[in-house]
Amino acid sequence: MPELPEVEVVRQQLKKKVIGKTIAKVGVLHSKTVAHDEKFAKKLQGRTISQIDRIGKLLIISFAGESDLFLLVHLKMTGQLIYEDSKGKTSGGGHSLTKADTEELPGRHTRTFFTFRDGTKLYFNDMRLFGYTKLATLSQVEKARASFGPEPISETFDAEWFVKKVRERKAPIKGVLLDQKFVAGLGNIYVDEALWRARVRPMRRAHTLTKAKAALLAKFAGEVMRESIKVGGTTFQNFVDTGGENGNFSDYLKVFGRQGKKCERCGGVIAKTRVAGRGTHYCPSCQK
DNA sequence: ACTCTTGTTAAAAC
DNA sequence: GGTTTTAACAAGAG
Repeated sequence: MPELPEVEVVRQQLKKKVIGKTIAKVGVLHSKTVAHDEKFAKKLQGRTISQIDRIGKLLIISFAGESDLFLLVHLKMTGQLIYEDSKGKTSGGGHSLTKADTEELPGRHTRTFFTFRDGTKLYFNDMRLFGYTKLATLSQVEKARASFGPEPISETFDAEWFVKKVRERKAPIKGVLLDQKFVAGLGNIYVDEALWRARVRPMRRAHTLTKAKAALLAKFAGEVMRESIKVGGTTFQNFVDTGGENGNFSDYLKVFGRQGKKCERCGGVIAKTRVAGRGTHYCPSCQK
């Protein structure tokens, strides 16, 4: 489940590997992944990657000398971007990939791929077909950007604004934090982890939070994601980085996937329930 | 055979 | 018009 930290890890790695490279060939193995754009490959051929941005969980790729054509990449649930050098090797050996994908790329779940003039390649794998690699105009990109709220990891994130706004909402705090147009980047894992750090129950209605609790949430939402980026993100099911490697933040999860185990902070038993339509993990003893 | 997994969006209710 | 809830999407794991 790639959330902001995982997408940021991929972005940082891709910046080092493909900026300045020119696309020689594009493979489209599944039409849905490119929004059924029949000219997808043709439009990208000969383009040189100049920039890779991210807003929330969305990657925005720009091309040199082209102001009205962008490539949007969303990993959704099971998307992976795998880089392969000119000898056909992924840096991590691909041992984290599914068997079919490990043996050779393109694999069973490869949906699109890009071959650069220097012989290196970038593969987009996506088992469940929710993700996409699709083209967009400048106005479409601007519209997409405008649909996201501020990111808690940002140095300019306004905690006072957050405290004020979050206390105007009546839904369970978990649902509010998952709302990308309110704040961008949190998904199911980091919401549960941020709530644990702030000692707030996921089902608690947002407007019942004290200002102090809301301020703690603003702080921890950013903190937990920044820490994860430093160690390569979280691999829970499908996420791998561009070298096929797992993320290491899985070792630092305090509640997500730990139902039935002891809370490291208070010794209570971690519970799992459903909040805002999602599997939700929390400690009933120390989260109030 | 059935349930569970989740990021996003559309639709409907309020 | 904004907020909230629910279902749908898809395919694999158990």
